[in-house]
Amino acid sequence: MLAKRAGLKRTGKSCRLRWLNYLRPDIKRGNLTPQEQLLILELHAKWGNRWSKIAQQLPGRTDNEIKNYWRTRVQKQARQLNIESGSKKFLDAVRCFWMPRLLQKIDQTSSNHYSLITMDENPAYFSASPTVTSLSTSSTPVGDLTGASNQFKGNLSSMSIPIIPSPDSMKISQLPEISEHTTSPSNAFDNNVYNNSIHDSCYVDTNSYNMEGFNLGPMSAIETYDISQFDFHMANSEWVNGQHDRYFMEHGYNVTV
DNA sequence: AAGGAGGGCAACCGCCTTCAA
DNA sequence: CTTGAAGGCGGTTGCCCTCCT
Repeated sequence: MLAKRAGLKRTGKSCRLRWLNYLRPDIKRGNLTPQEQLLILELHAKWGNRWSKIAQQLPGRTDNEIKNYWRTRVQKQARQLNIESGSKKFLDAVRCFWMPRLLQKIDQTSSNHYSLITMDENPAYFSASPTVTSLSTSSTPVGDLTGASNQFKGNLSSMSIPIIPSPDSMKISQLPEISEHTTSPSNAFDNNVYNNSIHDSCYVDTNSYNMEGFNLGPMSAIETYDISQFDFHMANSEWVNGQHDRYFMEHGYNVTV
């Protein structure tokens, strides 16, 4: 009726879509925030391509927008790495690199200081493990990963999630460098090291956020891989701290301010 | 400055479901 | 119960803009 009466050269269905995806007053403009991106990654792991369902969890975002984000950003990165999206490698890349990266970005855009104590329940991509394994970016082993450390009582950057290759302990320096292959897709994920370690599983140590002597800088394990090619299109953050709290609380993190 | 390439995103397509007549 | 219109949703297309040469 609207299409007819307005004299639009559109079908009713087209009008409806135009309204839903663009004209609606509650539509949120601008790039997806790191928090939203993280949530999308997590929910996609849980629900797959259920864009409308995912969109329900992101107020002001449309299923179309989320779908476009996934196809143009996430899948693009997968292609550049010669990883089939949806494959186990792809999921590993998401949880081992992209999600921690996003967490770091969240930290950087957050004005509050947090200390992540434990994860009682892990986000969908993370598999919980009590395993504590050495991980190093240099020839210096990480060593003792237990005990409290003020190092992890700073801001969220200390929330670096120790991505731990398993089952065998190994130094991150043994892992293949991707940075040399930023222009041509890397097959680094296909080599034996990857297949034998990260590919199998990436553990998130649930007990290692307050570790004495854990001398890795935040995200250092991640930075060993040059993932600068992963463009997450960081937006001007509309992050408010209440949401920040809520997100981590809802996902099983204990957050103290 | 021009034009080609690639990316982002709104719009469209097609299939399935729902609902009212 | 049937049928057709409308809604819902995932996949795809094409336009427009930016960047690079």
